[in-house]
Amino acid sequence: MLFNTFIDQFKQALNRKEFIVFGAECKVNYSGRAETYLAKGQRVIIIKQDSSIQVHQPFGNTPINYMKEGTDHSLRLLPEGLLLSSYNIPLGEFMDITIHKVLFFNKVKIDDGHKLQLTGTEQDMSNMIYENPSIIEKGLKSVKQEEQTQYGFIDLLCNDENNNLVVIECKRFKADFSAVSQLRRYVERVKEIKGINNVRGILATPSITANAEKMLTDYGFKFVKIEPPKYMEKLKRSQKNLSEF
Amino acid sequence: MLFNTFIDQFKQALNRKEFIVFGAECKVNYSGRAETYLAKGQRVIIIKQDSSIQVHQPFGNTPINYMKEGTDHSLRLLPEGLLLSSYNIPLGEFMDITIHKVLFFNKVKIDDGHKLQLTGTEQDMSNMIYENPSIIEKGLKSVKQEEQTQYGFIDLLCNDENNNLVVIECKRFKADFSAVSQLRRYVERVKEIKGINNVRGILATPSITANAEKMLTDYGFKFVKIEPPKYMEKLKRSQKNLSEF
DNA sequence: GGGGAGAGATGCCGC
DNA sequence: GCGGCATTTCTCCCC
Repeated sequence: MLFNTFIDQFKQALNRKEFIVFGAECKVNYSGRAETYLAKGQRVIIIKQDSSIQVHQPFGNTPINYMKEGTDHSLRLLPEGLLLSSYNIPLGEFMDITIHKVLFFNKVKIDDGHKLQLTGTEQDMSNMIYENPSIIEKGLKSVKQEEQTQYGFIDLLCNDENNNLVVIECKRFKADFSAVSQLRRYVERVKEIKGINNVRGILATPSITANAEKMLTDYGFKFVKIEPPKYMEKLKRSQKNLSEF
Repeated sequence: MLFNTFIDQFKQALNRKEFIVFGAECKVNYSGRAETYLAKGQRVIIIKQDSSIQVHQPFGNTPINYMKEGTDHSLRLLPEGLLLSSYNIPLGEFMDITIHKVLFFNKVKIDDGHKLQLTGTEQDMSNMIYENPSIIEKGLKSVKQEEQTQYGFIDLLCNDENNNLVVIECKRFKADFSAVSQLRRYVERVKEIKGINNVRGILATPSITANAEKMLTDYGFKFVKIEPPKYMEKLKRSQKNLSEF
């Protein structure tokens, strides 16, 4: 694609705040939160309608370079190629993309205000336990969700049948050191705030690393195996079971 | 764009493992690590050469839906629209994109094996301190970098002038509770392993939240203000460049 | 492949 | 805006 054609179309799309997608052989320099250099190669670059920009390699889940909303873009022709300069003054960041060849170009104005509806999160786990605490332990009663302390937010507070206060920390995936540290911090804080000593700690998670479990039991806490609620997967599985042979 | 044209081009591009970009009015269902539903709207969808897929809204830094490398894609015409089904069997994930309208379509085979060169990381901070520990404290001597314990990896071990062992944890940005917890875990572990008690903890970071600093001093540790190497210098330089425009 | 931790993390919600 | 924290975190390194 000719540079001049590209420049015209690009500038027009930018003015109209359209979603821009193009392929380019380019090199990239970034400076801001850190500094990066990416040697010449072929990438797909997108500029969204909020002016955020991403540089994608032909593989990988994340962009190799990017800038956030509120970035200004300008394009000019230099002897060594086309220079796309992106600046974000408030964030103190800039990125220079030197374009050697344009592979394709597309622009489109799209409209989408929808948010993702998501289930199976840690919050869902917490809700599930709050509404039915006996899945954790017989005789457990819910006291409070999302208790705020100066040392952080506690997922769940309960009372056990011996009238101990129980701090529950939920993790939706395998728990590690930091989960245990978090639980410890909350238990210590609750003891301090309430001025009591009969406070237990429970880590509710589908699994835990061996080392973290050792640390957990060293602190006198307990691991309870709980899966995050996933309704669709169960539905799909039952449907599959029904349809399969 | 006509469905039939799109289907032909899409399947051909998929077979050739090309980088696919298209705009579509669609709704999205995902099930795997969690479960999501995204109502009908207009998005830009990319499928990379490693078969990973991303669904992008017209705003935002991250894809609203995505799947990783090693995903199989298939397209078929249904009464309610075009269905793009993506499966990743090893990861137990699937995504259904129901396409109501195709806005544009592009495919390209691109080649890029380059990696990002990055500076200004926590590792760079650690190296800087290791090579010149007196920037932390007078008389400090480096002992070891990246000490591995069963309770995690310690950034830096030093000896102070009173022959105390000093554990240093570096943070590139503002340190929080988890940084303090991490430091505490390492200090306790070092005391345990070495069977000594004169072990100090230092958090080397440009800044720290007020609550985290309180916790830090409660534990008897110390905050030392350190900037990641060359970061400020470069930032200032870029700001200067910016203001010159 | 799992464990552990950083990341130019990002995003969300609360104050 | 900062704080605290989850995330379909992602990515890297090392065992």
